[in-house]
Amino acid sequence: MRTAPLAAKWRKLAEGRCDKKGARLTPARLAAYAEMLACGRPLSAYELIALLERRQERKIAPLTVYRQLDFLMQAGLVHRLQSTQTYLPCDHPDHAHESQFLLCSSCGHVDEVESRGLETLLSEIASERGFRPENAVVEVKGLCGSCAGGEQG
Amino acid sequence: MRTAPLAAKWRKLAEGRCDKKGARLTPARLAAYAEMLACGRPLSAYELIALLERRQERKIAPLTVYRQLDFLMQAGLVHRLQSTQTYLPCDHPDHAHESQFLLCSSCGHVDEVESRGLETLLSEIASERGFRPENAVVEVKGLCGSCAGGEQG
DNA sequence: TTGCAGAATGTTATAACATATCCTTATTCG
DNA sequence: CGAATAAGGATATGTTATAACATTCTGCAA
Repeated sequence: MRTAPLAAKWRKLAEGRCDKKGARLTPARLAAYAEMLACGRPLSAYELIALLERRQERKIAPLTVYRQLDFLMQAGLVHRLQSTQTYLPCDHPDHAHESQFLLCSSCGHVDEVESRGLETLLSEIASERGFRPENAVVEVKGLCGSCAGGEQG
Repeated sequence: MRTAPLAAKWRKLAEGRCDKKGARLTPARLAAYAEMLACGRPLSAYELIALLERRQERKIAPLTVYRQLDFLMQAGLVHRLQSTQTYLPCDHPDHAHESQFLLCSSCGHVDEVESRGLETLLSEIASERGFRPENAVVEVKGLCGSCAGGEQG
């Protein structure tokens, strides 16, 4: 299967993750992952379909790609941005984690951050209210350093 | 226009908010707001359409309701939950604010909270990275007190 | 090597969420 | 009143996601 170039680092990572869970990293799944990494920005599912179709020179149904995305998210290799309905490869995939995201509304760049402090605070806020958190969506929209650079706000 | 019952408190609030901005709180907009308050849980746009159609005994186009939702969000009377693509009336609408949400995955209840501490921490995290935040989506999924009650986790 | 079981993928259709365009109606204000 | 503008409606379409069911692939065991 025709696949976007994929650095050995990422391939190893993906294989490791899947092996550990007994999950099958098939060529199609790897192709989707490679395409997302090659792109370098968050993609909508349908953008990803278009890229894969172009590369593989055939039609791909939405459901196929949604299943691949689900698989990759389960494996911890991909995140979904709730506020933009897009998907992007995980930036710190060497360990399981919750992430928070800084989304630049100007250039579209996304910075994935991981703040234990924030997670702790969220837990505290939740438990004060008797709420038992399972997972947290934290997505901050704004201007990244480059785009804000030089301006006064 | 046939409208869901609307406590004077909420009507006053909505009128006050709109007057202050020179925005027009039309009957249709008020009807949408009243319906959301009467419902007591987050609604998808299409659920809201169905409720309004039932009450008003006529067809309402999606765009109509999306415009009303946009208006109500501008006015600070309604929030959108990004992780479920639903809308709910603001719970502390007496002042402008950012909110965070605790969404119960069992009963669907949503608790709107407002933590200055969290906002501060988010700002710090952002500025450490040269990021200038504009707004933040914080939505925690889990079990509310009632649903978690008695269980051990 | 054949047959089987289960996982993965493909096909077709449709549900759910959201916006575009263009036109009509209502409100405001001179 | 009448023009300007805001709001609402009709129709169509775009975008995101899932359902239902058939087919193919993989690993395994007789």
